[in-house]
Amino acid sequence: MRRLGPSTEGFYDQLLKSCNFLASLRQIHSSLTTSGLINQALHLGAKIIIKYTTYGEPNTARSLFNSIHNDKSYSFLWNTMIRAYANNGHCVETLELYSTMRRSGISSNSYTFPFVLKACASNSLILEGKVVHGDIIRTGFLSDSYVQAALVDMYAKCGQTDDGCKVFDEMSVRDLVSWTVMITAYEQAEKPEEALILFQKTQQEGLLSDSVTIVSVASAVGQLGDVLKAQAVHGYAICNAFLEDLCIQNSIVAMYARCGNVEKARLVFDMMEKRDLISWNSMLTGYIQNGQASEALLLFDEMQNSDCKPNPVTALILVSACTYLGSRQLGRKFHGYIINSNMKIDATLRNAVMDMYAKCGDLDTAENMFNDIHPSERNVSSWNVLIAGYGMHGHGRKALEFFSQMLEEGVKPDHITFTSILSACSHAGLIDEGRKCFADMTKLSVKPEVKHYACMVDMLGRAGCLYEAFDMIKQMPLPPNDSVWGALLLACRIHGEIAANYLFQLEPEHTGYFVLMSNIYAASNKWREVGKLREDMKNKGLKKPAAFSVIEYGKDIQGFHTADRVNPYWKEVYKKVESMAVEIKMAGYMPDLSCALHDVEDEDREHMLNYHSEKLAVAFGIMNLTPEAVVQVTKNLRVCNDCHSAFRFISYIYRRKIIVRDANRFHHFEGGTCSCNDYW
DNA sequence: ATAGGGTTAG
Repeated sequence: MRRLGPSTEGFYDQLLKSCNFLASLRQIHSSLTTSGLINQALHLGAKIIIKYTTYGEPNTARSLFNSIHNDKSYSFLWNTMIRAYANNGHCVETLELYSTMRRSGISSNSYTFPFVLKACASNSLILEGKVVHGDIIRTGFLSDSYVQAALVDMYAKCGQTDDGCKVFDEMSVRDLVSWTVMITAYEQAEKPEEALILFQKTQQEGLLSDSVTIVSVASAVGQLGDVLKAQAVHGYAICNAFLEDLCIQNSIVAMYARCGNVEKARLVFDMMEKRDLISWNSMLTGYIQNGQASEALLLFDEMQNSDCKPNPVTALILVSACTYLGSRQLGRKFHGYIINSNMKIDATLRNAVMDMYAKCGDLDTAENMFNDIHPSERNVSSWNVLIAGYGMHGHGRKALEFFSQMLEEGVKPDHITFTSILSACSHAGLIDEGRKCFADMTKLSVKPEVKHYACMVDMLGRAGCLYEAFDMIKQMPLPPNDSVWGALLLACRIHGEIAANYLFQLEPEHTGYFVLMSNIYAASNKWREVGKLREDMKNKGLKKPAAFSVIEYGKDIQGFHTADRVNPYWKEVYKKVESMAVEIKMAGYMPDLSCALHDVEDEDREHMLNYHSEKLAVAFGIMNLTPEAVVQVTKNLRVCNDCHSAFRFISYIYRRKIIVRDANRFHHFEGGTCSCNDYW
């Protein structure tokens, strides 16, 4: 075999560097093999292994590896193969190769561990990760900063932030990457304050951040929702000339949007010279998070004309928006779009479309879609969608049927399944069945969480089993939180005041409970208490989240907020609500003044009731839809008692089917009654 | 001797 000079190696090096296709890679590979160079210059072989793997040919890479790693004590090639696997998501193979490496007596080094840990991190393999941690200690590589950072990252990605923090604290020297790993860890663990404190420390230590750090920090600020901090991050990026970086621009767009400042997000978005999928998807999400669905739709049109084509994530964002808005018509349009575009529809997207149909009131289509999925392809979420969908409509029996069918088919229910089935039982008043499901949880090895107790309390409370509900709270093995007390408060107004005291200790900032509590006081005419609560709210700077209701009309959507004077049809709609109020009063409707939280005379308070967003939307529907059409409205908050009662009368007098989806469930009004039987 | 860690939309 002829020994080739270094100039030949350099030539191949160049060749590999500029090689962009699988075909040319194969050519280089075969030419190196025939010349025998591949056995002499292993770094060339290593580069080919990496390239094959990134081109989706891990098996070719592996056979090349198998044919050239003849020197048993040589860890370089092993590390290369492990790196190739780990960086391309072949987590099982990474760990398999690592264990072969150990069994063959090849010693690992500081280049081995970061990749093995990465494989553990990306699949949340905490047990394997801990074994590797042990190996690291035994082989004496714990002092290496790359290994340390990878360890912190592994623990964090496996959800064990505390263990990661322990490793971090014990590090003697921390470089920028270790700090960033820890900042990201806190951000991912939804502890944005901690993340920002760490970032402050990097600044105090005089460390210069790079773009990765900024992206993490921006994302932490987004979680925090603090516009001022967002501006500071934006400013920092400008001052340090980071704003050229596409990732940073994207993260700033998302950050502003999550802080509620979509206008600023759009400004940054518009100023970008290049946009990738993440840019468009971030902006779309931003509009939807801020309730600006129509802007999102305009942007989607623009996106289709851009050089960046929508991907499944885009579709997921749009479909979820329709779910949120309750717009079946738009949802159907996007579903059609998804089918016609050639995008890959994975289980997540398909389930999201099913969920859209179920939550927009078209259970038949949801169920048909479900039936079209091959039984082996149905995952827990597919079942959860149907169970939750039927539950929201008050069809508890049907939800239970799906639940038992799911068990028969051997699909293991998860915590969401039980939340859905328990709330289905609650809405349908199926207490015995609900108790049984709750008991089954432990048998099916799903540990009851606080939210499941909240469902139980809600169910028992509604059904009038107040003491059992209260006992349930007292006997919980977990500390009851605001939602548990809130469930008791919502369901049984009689025990409201007891629950309220606990509630305000636990969740002093939660606006919803203030509102609920003032309703309870108002219902028993305790106006002094109502006033005091409202004073409290004002002092704490709390505002009730703005109510809005949405109805489809023609090819468009009409949205109304409380006492709306922005909607173009408001004047006609006001007239209609007022005349309807007169008519249903003659039929026996009594305005429920406790639903109006205003310090005004009764007559005005009654007047105010007319302008609740859901009443405006329903009136709009009755005015504009054909008489036989169902008036379907989606409200972002819980439907109020007064509107609920009014809709019963309206459905009777005007002979209309009215469907209202509120934050909790569907209400089908027909002939003077509601499918929720007046408890919801 | 060759080689390496952290980030953004859902």
